[in-house]
Amino acid sequence: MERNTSQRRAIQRVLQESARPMGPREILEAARRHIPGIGIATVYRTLKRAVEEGSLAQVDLPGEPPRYEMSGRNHHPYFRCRSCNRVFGARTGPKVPANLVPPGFQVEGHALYLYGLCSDCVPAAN
Amino acid sequence: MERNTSQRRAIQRVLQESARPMGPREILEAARRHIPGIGIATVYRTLKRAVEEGSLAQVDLPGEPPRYEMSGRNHHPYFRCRSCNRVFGARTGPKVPANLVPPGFQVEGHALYLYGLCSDCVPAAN
DNA sequence: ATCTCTGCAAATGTTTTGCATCAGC
DNA sequence: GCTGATGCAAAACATTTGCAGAGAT
Repeated sequence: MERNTSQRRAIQRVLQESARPMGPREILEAARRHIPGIGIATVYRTLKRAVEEGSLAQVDLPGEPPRYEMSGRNHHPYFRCRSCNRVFGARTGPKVPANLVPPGFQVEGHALYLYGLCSDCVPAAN
Repeated sequence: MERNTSQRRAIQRVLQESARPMGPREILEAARRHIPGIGIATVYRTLKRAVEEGSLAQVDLPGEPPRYEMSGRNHHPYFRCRSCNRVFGARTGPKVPANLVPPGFQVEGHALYLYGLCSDCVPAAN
C-alpha cells in the first residue's frame, strides 16, 4: 500500500504551490527547503509514480527536458518565455488544424506550443 | 577551412536520401553501410556543425530526442506515428491560434505537432 | 607540410537501479 | 514487525570532449 511520507508531502506541496510546471532539479531544490536531506532519486521515483498513478502530469516541450505539474492544471497550449525559459499554461482553444496531412495518414491528436515573452520579461511594460 | 571527408559525405547522403528526419543513432547505422568504421562522435560533431552552419535542421518533438533533416525540408507541422514512432513533415498551413494567452504575454511564434497513424500503420488500409 | 577531422576512450549530465537502512502503517 | 520508501553510490544512457594519429588540402 502507498505510504504517506514527508518527502512525498514536500514534493506535492512544492508543485501545489507552483503556478507553473517545474523540472526535477528545480523541484528538488524547492523540496529541500522543507526537507533538507531529500535526495534526487526520491524526486525522480516520486514523480514517475505520481505520473503513472495520475496525480501529476508530465509536460513535454520540444527540445526541453520534462517538467511536472499537478494534473487538472494540464493546460495546452503551453507558452515558453524565450527570455527566462519558464513555461506557463495558456488555456487557448486549440483551433484544430485542417487535415491536409499526407494522404493515408490518420490524425488523432495534436499539440500546440507558443513562444514569446512572458509578462515579467516584456521590455517596456510591467 | 572546411574539409570534404568521406564521413561527412556519407552522413549528408544518408539524410539526402531519407524522406523523414532521423536521430543520431539511426544516422550512424545508415552511414556505416557506406563507411563501416565511422564513429558516433563524428556523427554528433558533424550534425552539430551542419546545424550551426545551416545545411541541416534540427527537428525537436515534445518528449523526444532531436532528429535531423536537410534544411529546406523543414516542414512544420510534424506528424508522429504512434505506432512506429517515425516522424514526417506534414506541410499544413499553421492557422495561427488566437492570442488568448495570459494578459501581458507577447506571442512571437508557435509550433504545432500532429499525432496519429502514418499510412504504413493504418490498420485496415494500405 | 599543415591543420582539420576522425576514432577511441574518458568525461559529463541526466535518469535509473541495487541495496542496506529507515519509517509508516 | 512487515514492507514499502529513502539515501547513497553505482549503473545506464545519451552527448560532449581531449588527444594522438590519419587524411584533406
